[in-house]
Amino acid sequence: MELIEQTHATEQNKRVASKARSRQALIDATLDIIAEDGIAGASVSRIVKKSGLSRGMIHLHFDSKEKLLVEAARFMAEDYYRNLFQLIDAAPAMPAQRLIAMIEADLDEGSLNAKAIAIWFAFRGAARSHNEFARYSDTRDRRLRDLFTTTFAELTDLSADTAEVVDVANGTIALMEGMWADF
Amino acid sequence: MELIEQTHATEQNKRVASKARSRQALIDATLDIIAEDGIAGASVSRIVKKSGLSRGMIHLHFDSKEKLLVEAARFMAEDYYRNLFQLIDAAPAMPAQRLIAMIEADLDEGSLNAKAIAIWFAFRGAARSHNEFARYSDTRDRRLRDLFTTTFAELTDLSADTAEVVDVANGTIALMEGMWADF
DNA sequence: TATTTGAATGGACGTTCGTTCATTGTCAAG
DNA sequence: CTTGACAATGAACGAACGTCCATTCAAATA
Repeated sequence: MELIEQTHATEQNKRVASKARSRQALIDATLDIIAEDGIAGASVSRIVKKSGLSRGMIHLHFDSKEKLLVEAARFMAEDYYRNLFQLIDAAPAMPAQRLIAMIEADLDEGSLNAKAIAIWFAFRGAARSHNEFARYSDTRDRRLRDLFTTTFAELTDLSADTAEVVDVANGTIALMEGMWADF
Repeated sequence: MELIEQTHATEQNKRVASKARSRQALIDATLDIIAEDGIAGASVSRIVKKSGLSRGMIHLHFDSKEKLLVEAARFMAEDYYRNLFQLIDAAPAMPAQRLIAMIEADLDEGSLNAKAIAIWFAFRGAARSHNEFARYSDTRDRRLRDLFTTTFAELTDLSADTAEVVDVANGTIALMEGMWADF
């Protein structure tokens, strides 16, 4: 009985896995196109051509092209955090070294590469009109800001809402943002 | 004779002035739309509607919509410099004060306001695909970098290609870029 | 005043867009 | 082997896009 159920589950998962695979193929194709030609280049025709899937798939998986773009932005943000926090977690607990690890993580090859930046900037540029994109662009800033503020507070034995702590955190983030932009 | 020629010239200028006015109206309308809805929102229909002109005007003045966008980007960049260098030129010649004036100028209300930033980011996001835009976005960085490097060199009595001078200039610019992005 | 010039108009064109949906293909279940 | 469920297809659609150009109209010239 248990074996049968497990078999059924496994076989059912073939369908699920297949669906998930084609869903991810659309997201990957979308991000590839955005990286090389911006959001304007990410038309339905081009996405389905690049993904090797058929025209109807975007609406089967995402309802609309716009929602696909939002999911692509979300995936991008999650991917960034996965890499960032993996590196930070591996860092020592001591504030000073931790701070260095955080900065290095943000500027790490896994996050800061030409493709990722092209995509980030494409979404940022479009964020003014589509608030959904802004959520995932801004998220990076907000969570990073909290992390820096906390670490600076630890480092200086001051409260996290001290003006000096907030200023230093903001300054450091601004410096990192600028390095991203300049890259 | 001279009077007649002058009269002719004045009357000819009515045409020229009119043409220049409608040309600028298209650029203004384009920038307004980009500021509120991004480059994707800047369709021919919307631009001509906002400018109060007719459909054919974009091609009369700019040949194509794309060239209008390039001209709009150029106008934006020139406007930024006009404000920036006006403030810098008014600053004292001494390197230290001059440096402060430069930073203040870049963060001045005339340059750093919500509309200007929305437009800059919109163009930057699209720059990956359209190299023409990149020229005017990058120009800001390059000229500013030269200015900072020179001033830091003066300040420290070092050569402008000293590693320390270049690093400090880059760091300062990165900080300012980040403040723009965070705004 | 009559003629010429060119700025300005706006309807029409072909293309591409995002979306829809009747149909097909493919497995698990009975 | 048949059936039911559902992933996947791709032709067709109306809307919106950028472009084009025959036409209008006002200003400059003779």
